[in-house]
Amino acid sequence: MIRLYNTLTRKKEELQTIDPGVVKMYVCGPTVYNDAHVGHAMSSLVFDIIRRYLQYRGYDVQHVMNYTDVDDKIIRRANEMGIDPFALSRKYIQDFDQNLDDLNILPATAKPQVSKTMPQIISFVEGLIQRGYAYPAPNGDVYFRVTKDEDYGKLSARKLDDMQAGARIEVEEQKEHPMDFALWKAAKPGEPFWDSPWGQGRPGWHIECSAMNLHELGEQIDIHGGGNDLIFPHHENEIAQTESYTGKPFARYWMHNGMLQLGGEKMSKSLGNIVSIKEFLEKRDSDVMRMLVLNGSYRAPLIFNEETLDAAEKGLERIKSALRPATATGADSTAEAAASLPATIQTVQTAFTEAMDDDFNSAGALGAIFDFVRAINSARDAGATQAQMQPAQDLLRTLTGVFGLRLAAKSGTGDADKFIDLLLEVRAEVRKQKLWALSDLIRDRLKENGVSVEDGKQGSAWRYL
RNA sequence: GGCGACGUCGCCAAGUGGUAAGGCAAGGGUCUGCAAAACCCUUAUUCAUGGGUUCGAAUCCCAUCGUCGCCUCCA
Repeated sequence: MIRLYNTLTRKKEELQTIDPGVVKMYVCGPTVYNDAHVGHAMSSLVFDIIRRYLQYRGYDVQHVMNYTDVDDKIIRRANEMGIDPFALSRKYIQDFDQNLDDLNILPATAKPQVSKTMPQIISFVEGLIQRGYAYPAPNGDVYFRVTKDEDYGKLSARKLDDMQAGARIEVEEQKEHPMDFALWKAAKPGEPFWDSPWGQGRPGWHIECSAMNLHELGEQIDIHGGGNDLIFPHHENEIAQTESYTGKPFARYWMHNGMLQLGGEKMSKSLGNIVSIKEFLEKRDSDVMRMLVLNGSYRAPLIFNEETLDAAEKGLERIKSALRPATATGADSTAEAAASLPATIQTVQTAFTEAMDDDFNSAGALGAIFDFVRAINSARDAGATQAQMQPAQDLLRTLTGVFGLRLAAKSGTGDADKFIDLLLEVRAEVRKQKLWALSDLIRDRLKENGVSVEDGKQGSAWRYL
């Protein structure tokens, strides 16, 4: 039984899907006008891990992620650069897809774009007007009528009166109520536009997700996800639109990831303190970012700095150490060496699942993984054979695979491998003659060149650092 | 000002009523020609602070202090 935290009810609830065995999951994607940053990576990783786990537990996951390719910021940036807004968004959609692939994130099963969903959006707005939940303003805008929606504010747990008290809203006279929000915006000169019953214009920010959800997944979905900065107004407005349109409850479970913290502050475009995914991956392996996310709780802020990244990287090395082959041969093995492994396999399997079943507690599950790593390494040290270790290593591969970790051995750039082998061969002779200074020189110089040499009883092994 | 989340070892962090997982760092040891890796041992009588409820609280309640997020574009 999987339990998950629902922002809507502020409680953990048992996952019961609309259709048995199928999870309909919609996760808000980016507005494509700039390089995606590690905060986007966190969110995408969180929902990738959730998706992979749901699949591991036997669910067929329909995963929709949208691209917002019609937006004020895209238009502004394109104008600054003197290029077509659609060319700009096309470029950043490609970039984002590449980022996700680099991060080993499974591609969504559907990736709708606003510009390709226009008929559905327009008919959605028409439906809301017909039902009295929206009204066209004289200037060609169409607004959602928040006062008509009785439970408006339920997701973000705020009341209309409280929101007005904030008084940070510029009241437009076109609106009936200050909190009414735009479903459709009349086009200004020089902007891209689509024809509609209310004149030329383009959709507001929130309506696209309602329309895409309806189009891709239907009136009701299981999980709706995104960053917790989207709770208000975006998701609040999405609920208002969709439930007003269909008259049915929209998403069963609302899941929100915490914000990535950079230097104690949320990283965001407006603050300008951004590390792009591309920049990150030039310095670190994609597994490091994933490990950082796994070590925390998806709902809590994630502390992103050199220290936490170093720790994540070291942890990964530790997991990889358990995947190294046995050192013993059949002759010197004993049954006792691996005697505890079968029981450990059961324990780990159970602990992993119990943790992940509890609101995707990856940090708890990771604890089980590390216990497993120690057990495997101990068995190897005790003289277990490869045949004895194999089932454990297979399970470790499976579980880390559910996490989406690649755990790839680092490889060299060219075909230096055979020359490194040769060096080690020579070094073995040198060591036989106990020429330690020369032997150590070779080891040190290889290390300077990113190759670690480890001497063992059965000879020396090497690997890239 | 309103709403919400959170404060657990030097750092990251799990644990939400039954007596503190795990990772990183640090110290000691085994192994090694020396290292490295791996393994073993050690490191929070204590969970921001002060009250309260309870046989029992890091876990529930109240207050205080502090941090962060949302209320405007944001994953």
